[in-house]
Amino acid sequence: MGTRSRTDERSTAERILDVAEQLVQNRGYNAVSYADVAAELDLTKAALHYHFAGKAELGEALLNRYVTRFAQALAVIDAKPVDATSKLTSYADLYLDVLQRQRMCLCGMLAAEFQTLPEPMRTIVVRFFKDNETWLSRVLSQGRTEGTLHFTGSTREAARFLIAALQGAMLVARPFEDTVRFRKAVSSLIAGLESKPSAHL
Amino acid sequence: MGTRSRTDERSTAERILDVAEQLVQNRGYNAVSYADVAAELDLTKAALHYHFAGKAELGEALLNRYVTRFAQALAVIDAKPVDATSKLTSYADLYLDVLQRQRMCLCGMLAAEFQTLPEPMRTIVVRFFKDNETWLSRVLSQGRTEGTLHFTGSTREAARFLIAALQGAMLVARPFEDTVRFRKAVSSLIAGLESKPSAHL
DNA sequence: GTCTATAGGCAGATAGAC
DNA sequence: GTCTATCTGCCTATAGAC
Repeated sequence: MGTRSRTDERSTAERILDVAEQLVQNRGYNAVSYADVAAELDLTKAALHYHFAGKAELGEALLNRYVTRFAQALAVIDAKPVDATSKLTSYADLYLDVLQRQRMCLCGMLAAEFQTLPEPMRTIVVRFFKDNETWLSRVLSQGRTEGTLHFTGSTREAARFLIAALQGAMLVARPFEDTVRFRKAVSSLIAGLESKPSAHL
Repeated sequence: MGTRSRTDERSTAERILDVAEQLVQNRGYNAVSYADVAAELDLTKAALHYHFAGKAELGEALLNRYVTRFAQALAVIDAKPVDATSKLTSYADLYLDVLQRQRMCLCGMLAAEFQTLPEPMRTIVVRFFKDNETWLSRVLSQGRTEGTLHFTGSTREAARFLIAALQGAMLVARPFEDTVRFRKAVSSLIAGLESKPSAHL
């Protein structure tokens, strides 16, 4: 545990973020201490304070990196000229990857703990959701134009619904240690967007 | 703060549970201390230990009461001879009530913190979701029989999807302090069950 | 049933040597 | 950059008086 391999050339700051990220996504921000992170890296708490002044700064750095990476992943999806449905599937796969590594979405986790977060962290969590909303809105709009996706209401409303459903599916899947639950929820979600809604009367 | 009113005849144990419940649903289990609860009731930490041996026992008592109350609320819904759609609406209203009191569903919150919970609490959280699944499955089954609800896949799968979507909608609504988001998510959910799915080709 | 007092531990954080 | 040592404060928990 924590023994640095010869080929591990990431900076200490990066390795601290890696460990902290894993721990926070798994246990929550309030259940992770400097001691936990330091132990996993065979460092002392003081060494952590050298790289990140305090827990709030560590949390902020953690969030910024996560949000940036997520945005990059979305850019990769955008780069492929595919239909809206396969973009949505790729999007859901991002969440599935997180879940399969025994983690909750960092921002989903922090949304639960939101009331206890320092203001700078709150701002970033909110921005994450807004950015996801915006990206999904564009994909949904594309789908409507293509005629591949069908939904009532605004694209933004549908985007919000997608985010909520995915976050909730992750949240509930974890206590059951059941990624199948999550996959089925994704299938239901996408199926619901592919079929034309028709009034029942 | 904490001054007991003349007409407040709940037992101290109940009042402790009330305060602890509010705090945990708002901040999370790991962010609530005996001191927080005691302060709000003008009691000492030692007095709390008299009623609940430790934090794990308090958490367990909290959960048991919550699960029992939720089951009672579902029984009330079942008592009315109404169609499945209005049962679902009443079900969603239970969550809306929680959200409007600045809270997350207790078990949704604890699902996020699941990895840090003592085993007895974990068991109850899982049971909560299973019980909800079972109850919703029956309502969905009723709706299918009535011809008022339409969905593909098993009732259990649809029930799981509903729970995930509602929990996720609460989770995300809170950072935005926006109950409208939640209401719209509920509308989308129920609308999706009322319309007949039809292939788009 | 509630209190004071206190134990023992871990939290986040800092000073200063190397 | 990392260490040892230490600080202060809060945590859960207990003993024993009232």
